[in-house]
Amino acid sequence: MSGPTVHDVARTAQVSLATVDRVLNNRGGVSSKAEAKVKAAVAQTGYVRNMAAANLSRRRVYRFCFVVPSGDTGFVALLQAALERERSRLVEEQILIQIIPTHAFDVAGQVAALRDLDCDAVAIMASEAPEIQEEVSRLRASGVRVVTLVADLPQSDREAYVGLDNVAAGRTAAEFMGRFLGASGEVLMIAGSLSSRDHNERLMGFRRVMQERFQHLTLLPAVEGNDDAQSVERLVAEASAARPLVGIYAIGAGNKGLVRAVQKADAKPVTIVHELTPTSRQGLRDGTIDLVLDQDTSAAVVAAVRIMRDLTEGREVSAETGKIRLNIFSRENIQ
Amino acid sequence: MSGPTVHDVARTAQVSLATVDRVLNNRGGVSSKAEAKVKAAVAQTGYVRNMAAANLSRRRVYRFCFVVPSGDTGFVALLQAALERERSRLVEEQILIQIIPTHAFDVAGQVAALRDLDCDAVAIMASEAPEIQEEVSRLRASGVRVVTLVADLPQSDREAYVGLDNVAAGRTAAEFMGRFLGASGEVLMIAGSLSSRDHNERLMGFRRVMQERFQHLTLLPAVEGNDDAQSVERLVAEASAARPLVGIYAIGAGNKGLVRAVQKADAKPVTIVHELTPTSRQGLRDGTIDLVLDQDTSAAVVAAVRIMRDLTEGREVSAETGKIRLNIFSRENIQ
DNA sequence: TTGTAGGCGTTATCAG
DNA sequence: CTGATAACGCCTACAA
Repeated sequence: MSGPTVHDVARTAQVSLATVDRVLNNRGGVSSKAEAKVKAAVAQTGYVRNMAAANLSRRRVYRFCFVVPSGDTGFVALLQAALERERSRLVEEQILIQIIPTHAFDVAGQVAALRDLDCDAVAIMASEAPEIQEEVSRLRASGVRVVTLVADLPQSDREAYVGLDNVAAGRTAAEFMGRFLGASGEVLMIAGSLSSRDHNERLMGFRRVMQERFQHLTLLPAVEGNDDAQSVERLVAEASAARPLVGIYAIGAGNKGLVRAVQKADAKPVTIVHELTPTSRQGLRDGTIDLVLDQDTSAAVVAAVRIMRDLTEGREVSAETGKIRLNIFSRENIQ
Repeated sequence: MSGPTVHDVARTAQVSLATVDRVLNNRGGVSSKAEAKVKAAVAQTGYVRNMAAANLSRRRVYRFCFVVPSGDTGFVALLQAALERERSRLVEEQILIQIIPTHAFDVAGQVAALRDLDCDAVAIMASEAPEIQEEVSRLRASGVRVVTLVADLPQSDREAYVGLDNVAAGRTAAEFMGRFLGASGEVLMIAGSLSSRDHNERLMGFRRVMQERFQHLTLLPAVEGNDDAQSVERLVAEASAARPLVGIYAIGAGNKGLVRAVQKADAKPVTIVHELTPTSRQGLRDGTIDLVLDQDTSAAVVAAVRIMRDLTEGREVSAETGKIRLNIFSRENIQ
């Protein structure tokens, strides 16, 4: 009914359970003759390991940490919520996740959080600073598997990245901006931080497509909103006071301020933002925001857990698994 | 280390393992006094069932069927591929999936496929015919959990639907069509079958938004391409011969024909199609197709399996779980 | 290098 | 109604 077991393999290979186990988990200390017999038996019977039983017997409990910025609004709040949602389901599969909140741009705090970590694997969303990269190396050296989440650290020793292709996200934003805007005019780009890698990649993608395909639009120099609603509002107000804006691409957080500013502007610019939060969702509904590019936080959490499990199991992890789809929301498909 | 077990619960409740089990799985035959004691002990210890051990002990193997149209091109091919991809991983979790291919519009064949099914749950993608709905009822009556996949059968006894909100998909297509097209003109809608529910819902959503928001565009009567490349090519050729088309919304399969016809047309219409296949991907690249609305087949398979498992476990299933995101692909974000 | 025996947490069987 | 006790498939001492 439920397939061949180690017993079946042992019997057809004419060896003991222990020998089968040693071969299966290549622990060595097995004569090549016995090994061959076992392998043949595995092939012959079509044996596949029952992970549930294996984990049960070795009392395996996966301990995964998520080191992510805290905050009760915007994207990070969605991420926290997704983590909490998955938690109960994961407990049943013997996966314990611990969430370690940090502050968004506080490198020292993030390093500290990574310092005393006690787990099998960790998913981290942190700044791209040398101190952090060192910490990643240290973790790896001490046997912890590391994946980056949302913001990659490609220079580091991390083993996988779970998140968007941010260049593609920026390119996509540009494409829709260009196609929505027939006439010429000036477009404002607001990043959260110009030194953050993901924001930079989005900017780069956006700029490139604008140059390649939509030269009737003029890009203003990118400004830095610090993921803060007040700053964003001020920046938009200043920019639109100086000249009429036909488009705004907002890359980071602070969309509350953006919405306020756009509502006050004389002519409504085409507005594209990132992350489907209550604010951006409302913006879509009332027409302030035209498009929301979203990375599904639930999908990100699920993918991260899956990869961390595969890594701790010693399985191959394809880069494909970590790719989070870019969700595009408009007024007509808000979920 | 790995939390309290039934033993702990039994000890603190001062009853035997068997009694704890009876309460936990509410099998009845337990005095209310004992039941109360057990429940108190569960609460006190914070016990959570170890699913791995439970499944091991009862030698649980989940047997799920997928009854889906076969075909080696287009969407159904992607679906098959996704199923095959998931299979090996699922085997490790004691989930055996069997794929039962049918023919797209062959109701009798679909009924036959549903007839002799031997599994715990089934995901079906089939026509919306009374015979099929009856078969669903019969399956449910015989204890098989049923979910619909991609094409819903809302009138039936199915317990969940995994797939797109097709009305929203149509609305989204209309929104982008409208925004991409500044000038007025005529728009052609091609469905696979006008009697298929999902296609109809997409049409409905598309029509409605066009009326509500983009009255400068004129909708031609919807035509039926039978998910066949040749028919689609002919239909598009005929329509654009009669008048200049500014837009095409293709709802079903047969995109190869669509691409050929559009490439021959004098003026390139804004073209929006469904499902990211090799053909539509190529169409995006070479500019023949402007937008592809895609439902992620991998996500659909994963969601379907998750729901089938929850159903057979007797867990609550929220309608949320089955909602597949609408992925929007453009030239700049093909993956 | 190989094998045996016991246990992981849960469920099922069979007496009391 | 209740409680021992033996599986389930795998892993891990420990012994040979």
